[in-house]
Amino acid sequence: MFSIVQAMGNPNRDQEYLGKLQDYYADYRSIPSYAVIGDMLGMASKSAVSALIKRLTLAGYVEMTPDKRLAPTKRFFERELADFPIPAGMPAAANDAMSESLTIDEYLIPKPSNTIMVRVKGDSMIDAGIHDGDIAIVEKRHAASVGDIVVAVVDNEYTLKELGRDRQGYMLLPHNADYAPIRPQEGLEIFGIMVGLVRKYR
Amino acid sequence: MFSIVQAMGNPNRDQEYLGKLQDYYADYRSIPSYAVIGDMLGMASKSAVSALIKRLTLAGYVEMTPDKRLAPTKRFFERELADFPIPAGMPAAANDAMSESLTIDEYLIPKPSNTIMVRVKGDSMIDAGIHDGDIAIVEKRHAASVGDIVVAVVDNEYTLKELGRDRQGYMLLPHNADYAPIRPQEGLEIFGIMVGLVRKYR
DNA sequence: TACGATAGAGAACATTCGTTCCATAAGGGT
DNA sequence: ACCCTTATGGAACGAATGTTCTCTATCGTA
Repeated sequence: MFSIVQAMGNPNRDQEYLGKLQDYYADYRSIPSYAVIGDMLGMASKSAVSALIKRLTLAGYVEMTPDKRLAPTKRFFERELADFPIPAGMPAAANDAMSESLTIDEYLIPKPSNTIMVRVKGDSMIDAGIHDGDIAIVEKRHAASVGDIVVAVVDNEYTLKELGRDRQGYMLLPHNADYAPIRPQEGLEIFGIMVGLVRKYR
Repeated sequence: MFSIVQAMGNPNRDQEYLGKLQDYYADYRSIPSYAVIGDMLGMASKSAVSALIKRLTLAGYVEMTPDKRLAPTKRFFERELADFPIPAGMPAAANDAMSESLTIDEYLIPKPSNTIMVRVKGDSMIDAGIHDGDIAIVEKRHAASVGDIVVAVVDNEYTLKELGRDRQGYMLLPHNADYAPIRPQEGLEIFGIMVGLVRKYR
């Protein structure tokens, strides 16, 4: 077998180097020259950097563009997803058994072309863990099932609610005791269904 | 006055050039050399490219990294963000939500090498809108402030709680009436602080 | 402890980089 | 039609790039 980890000579060291490269790229959206990389990583020679880049290329973290410029690959942006409890050793150990790699975008947005993000306003869904200021990932479509959290058009306004139904027909259910269910007068237009949530702290 | 548009000599032309650069960057996550850019845009001389880059820099679409490497700015990605087909009435909210970021990863993870994702177990934080199965974005560090939601080590186990404090010292506050605050016996080890949350429906 | 593999230092090298200067073509505005 | 600004072509140049080679230090393993 030939795993990613094995492709990198000294996993720990290279993982650390990769981390610094990722941080730099996060700041500047560009990969610096070998000289600068060496400087950044504490290497005194470009040949060491050259070797490192070869290893990272083999491992699939970076690649050459058709113009022979160094560029990050998809894997460059992936993160480890660990389950509780976190193993004692920690620093993002590449343990395939209990962790998988993915980017958040990939995880939440399977169909980019008809997915939009909407900032949530108000507390009407707070009991569903959807807070004011959160970002809802919404997949646009006109059909929804009972129980889905949907973005619907009511009275020319967009609202985020759970789609409910009883003998009298469809309705929109807030998740907050202070709000009452909404029974649309003249039909209910579904704009899309909520497929994900993103919240940022601080 | 001095507007962005005025900063670009021939707006239409430069806009077209910018578009091609954006397309290239979308493909390879890297900006090619002046020679290649010229080739790509149908320019025969690098001096023309040099001038173009000066204009784009002035207009705020690209910039030089501290290492004098060309890199896209936030504004460089404007098009893709503005492209969201936002229906009338669906306020700029969608834009404003992440206006400064191209991807959710970028939005939530400023320090990739320091950040891990952990799947939340249990509902001890459910009143803070953190549910079982959600993914917590955790920035690793040992210092935290009261009020932060932290991943702490208690009895050799990792927990996610709010960091609290009273006269008797620090403690960990669940957000669920069924759970009691935790007062660590022998010191409190902070593993990291929660900086983001990601949830996927269905 | 000795061995083998490998990361890294250091220097030399051809290539490519982006800048700069000047000349020319193309528009836009009066 | 004129001028004046500006985009582009073309060539020359010094600086910086990444590769390659040899040599040394380090670390894991037998």
